[in-house]
Amino acid sequence: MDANNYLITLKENHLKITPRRRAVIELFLKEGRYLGPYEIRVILKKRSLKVGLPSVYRILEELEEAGILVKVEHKNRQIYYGLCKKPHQDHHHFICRKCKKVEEVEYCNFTGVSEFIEKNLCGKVESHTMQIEGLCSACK
Amino acid sequence: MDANNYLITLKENHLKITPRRRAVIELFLKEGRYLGPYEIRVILKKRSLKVGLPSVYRILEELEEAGILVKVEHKNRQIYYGLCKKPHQDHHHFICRKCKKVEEVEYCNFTGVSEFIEKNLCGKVESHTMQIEGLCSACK
DNA sequence: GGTATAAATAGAAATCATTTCTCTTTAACA
DNA sequence: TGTTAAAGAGAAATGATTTCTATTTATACC
Repeated sequence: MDANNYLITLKENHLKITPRRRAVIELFLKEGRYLGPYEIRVILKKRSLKVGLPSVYRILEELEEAGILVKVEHKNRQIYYGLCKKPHQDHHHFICRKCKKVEEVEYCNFTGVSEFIEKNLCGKVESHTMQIEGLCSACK
Repeated sequence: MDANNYLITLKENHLKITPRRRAVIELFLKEGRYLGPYEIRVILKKRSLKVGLPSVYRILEELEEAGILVKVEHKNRQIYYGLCKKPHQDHHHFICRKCKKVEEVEYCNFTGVSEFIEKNLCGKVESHTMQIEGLCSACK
């Protein structure tokens, strides 16, 4: 998936294609890892694109809402996002704890857990989030 | 599992059994739902046990480290904890979005995902976290 | 039971990531 | 090209969480 696909997704979500949004998407494509707001601002500034930190936060939020980015939970409890290459599918992400690479895991066998809960706890499962960590092929 | 078991766990983790730690554990046992630091402080104060907010944060952290509590991810990004009734086992927690009840899910079929990642991404899976949300038997 | 000691707690203060606000600029439509 | 609602800048506020220091207390040992 290249940048243009994401720009189409912006359109679909009634988000204007602006230099800043485009730059953020391209940054994620280029880096291939999860990034935080401050870091994003610094990198873009190096490339002569000034962005206010509040704008970065807002852009990241909008891109997440559009399914372009996914939140990454970090021990330090700060906000990080990774690029989501296959939106609208039942999948998860594998995060390398060393190089921060985010990879799609096009697999989800959640039905077992779901059935277990419905049978044993008599609850209604509505959603689940999963974060898988480890070492990517290059780092292991 | 009653309070005494948790107190033994404190000992095992070289944590002293103090009135505040005991009170926090008993509060989780009584409430059966996830709780935040501020809320905990308010409830304990009502019961004439004054606790400083920094102490609450520290106690919660220690209890999590001892495996007595588990962190609950919340949309508002604040810290919440739930009681973990079966420590040291491969299990997850089912959280009711309405009443905040936390239930043990003594089931985990993670091997499928793990194998998928090792085979397709050539990565080494080290850990995973999962949060399952929905409505409990009483709320659905 | 009394005491020494390291651990635990209180309370004030600091931190700092995130959000809010207001004004200015701009993308996208006709 | 002009219009307009959306997007962005920058300053300022917010408030959850953490840090720091002085005081208290649980516990091990006698």
